[in-house]
Amino acid sequence: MATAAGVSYQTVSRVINGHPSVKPSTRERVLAAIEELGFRRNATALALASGRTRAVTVLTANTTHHGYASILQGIEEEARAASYTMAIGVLESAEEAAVAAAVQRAADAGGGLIVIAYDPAGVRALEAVPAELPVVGVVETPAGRPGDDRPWVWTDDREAAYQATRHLLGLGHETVHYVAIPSSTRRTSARTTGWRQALREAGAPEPRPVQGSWGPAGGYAAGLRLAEDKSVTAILCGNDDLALGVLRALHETGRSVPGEISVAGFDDAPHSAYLTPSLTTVRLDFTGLGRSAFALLHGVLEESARIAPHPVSVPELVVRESSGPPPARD
Amino acid sequence: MATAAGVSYQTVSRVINGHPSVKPSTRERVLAAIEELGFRRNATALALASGRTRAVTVLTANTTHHGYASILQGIEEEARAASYTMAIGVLESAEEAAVAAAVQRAADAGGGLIVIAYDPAGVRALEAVPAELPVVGVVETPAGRPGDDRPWVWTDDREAAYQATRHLLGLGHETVHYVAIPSSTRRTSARTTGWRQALREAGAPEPRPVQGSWGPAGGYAAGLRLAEDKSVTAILCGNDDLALGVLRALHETGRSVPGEISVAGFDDAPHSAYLTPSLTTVRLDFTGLGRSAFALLHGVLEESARIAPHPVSVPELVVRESSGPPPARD
DNA sequence: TCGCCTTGTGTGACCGGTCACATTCATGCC
DNA sequence: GGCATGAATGTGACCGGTCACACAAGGCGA
Repeated sequence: MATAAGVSYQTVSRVINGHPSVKPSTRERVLAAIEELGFRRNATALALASGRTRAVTVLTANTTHHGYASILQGIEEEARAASYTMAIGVLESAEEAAVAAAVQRAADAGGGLIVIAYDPAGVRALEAVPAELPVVGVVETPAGRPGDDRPWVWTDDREAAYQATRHLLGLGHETVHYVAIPSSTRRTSARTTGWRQALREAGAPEPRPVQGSWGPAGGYAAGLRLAEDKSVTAILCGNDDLALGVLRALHETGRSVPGEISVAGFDDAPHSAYLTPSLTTVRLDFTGLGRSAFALLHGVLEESARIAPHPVSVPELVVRESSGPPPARD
Repeated sequence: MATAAGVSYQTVSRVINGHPSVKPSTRERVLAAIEELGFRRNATALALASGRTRAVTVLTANTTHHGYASILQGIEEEARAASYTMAIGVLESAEEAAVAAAVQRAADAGGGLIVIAYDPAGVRALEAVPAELPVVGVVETPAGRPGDDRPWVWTDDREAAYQATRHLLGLGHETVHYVAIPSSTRRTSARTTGWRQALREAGAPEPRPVQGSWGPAGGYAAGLRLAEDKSVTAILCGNDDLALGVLRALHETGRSVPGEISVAGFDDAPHSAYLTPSLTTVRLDFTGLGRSAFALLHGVLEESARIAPHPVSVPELVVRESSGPPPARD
């Protein structure tokens, strides 16, 4: 213990915490001892005594899909900058008991919570978090659960889908079909809403959305179905992985993209620019979203941390090869 | 406190820890009180008093690339099953001081450490971990640092590269060019070794490996270079993202795959099966690798946890559309 | 010269648990 | 009946810090 090396015992604590009333000479001596002994204060003891943990646990159903992974990355960056520890708890199922158990574990870890509520498991988890725990939700749409005044962050999915749909309509397509990602709730997702809104404004027919999954396999299945319908000339996909599957299905069924059918994705995943054809998509700033989520939580946890305003970043349409004008009419 | 509700104070601890000598009636009473008050023992206090943390920190330079992300997923699965908490510390740079700081933070968190040493930052971090800390390394090759007897896990990259190269040679290609991922050290990577070994055994010429990066952009640049060389008929890439970039470059330069040039990747990323052409690659079980890493650490941390043998999973060649026989000779 | 305020430092309680030991009580044996 | 024995429970110290307060020394005005 630095006590022996230096002089006292509590004084060490004062030096470390930068307490003003320590004689400069004493401070010097203590600092020297700390340096020499390579002393580091025990984080566990600190947490127990002070109550502050400087830790954040992220609850999420997925860690690998582009959006999720980028959010995690953003949270980690910001957490590291604030000397916070980031733990991850994966929600393996949306089943009530499993979610409750995961939330319990996260609560036990102390510190703050960030829940990614893009799917039923995440939504349930967010609901299951006890009211007294500091938590920030990353949600699909701000039109969230009524009466819940917890802080949250989101991307403007509606606007993004709206832009992508208008882009396709602007190219001359009669209408745009939509392959949806699973919705976080039973309600219509923001992406679906934006797509529908654009169609309505243009007076275009509103086909039924095709239900997809999160990965390319779902897109592939949806693509095969849509390929059967010869009237389809434009497809918007709920994310780039779905779009990848759709592209593959169209290729296998001999439909050319964008010659016969245009395809647009969602999220601008890293590989989308390198596909053949490269994918038209809407870029969303998930990393920034993660950063905002942490900043918000940080503000809740420490009043010293000014609650940074979290500007909802504007989605950016990225036009590439996979979208073009529809084939000339017969 | 359950003390008041029940009877004693230490007895609660006994009940929770399943100590044998507690009268059944007392146990009942305490359990009832725990249930009623929703009592959960404080993880921080537990860690402080007992010294055991039930936490693992993973140090990694990346969280989003397929291999890294899958390893993290595997660790998390296993950690959750063992009621461990998983924290992630990202190594932002390979710079000495930055790495040291990251290791310090991880050490402060208590518990065990897993370091993904696939890159210079990771390798440095593994070296910087103090000897007394329980740590497992996920390394590129077992021919690691001499004199270091720490547990580690790895995939048989050499064998995987060997298989892929033999596959291409077996199709009739004169030789196989290689686009490398950055090596974790200055030494030749295991993948490069396996590739070279296959070439040698076949008596094929050994072209210089083309240096790539981790992402598709590097593959694209490498692909443009290789496309200039009309003698190139087969390209092995250090990972599937590089292969994606190569495919794109070949497409843009008008070379057909696999008609003129065959391409093979590495890792079998989720999207590789859906590319056009779908990608021949070598599947590696990164998730299993992550699970093994945790199991190994668990064994180090608690003698009760039997150190599961970690079979180095056999890489599996997945042949798809991107590889085929070379074009007929002139 | 006394009292008071300020500055610097030490002391004891506490955070919420675990651990080693002491204590109480019932039981079985000689 | 006395005593060793084991089961069931309580007590005090401790993990490594923080916090509130007590206390000693020095400077200054009255």
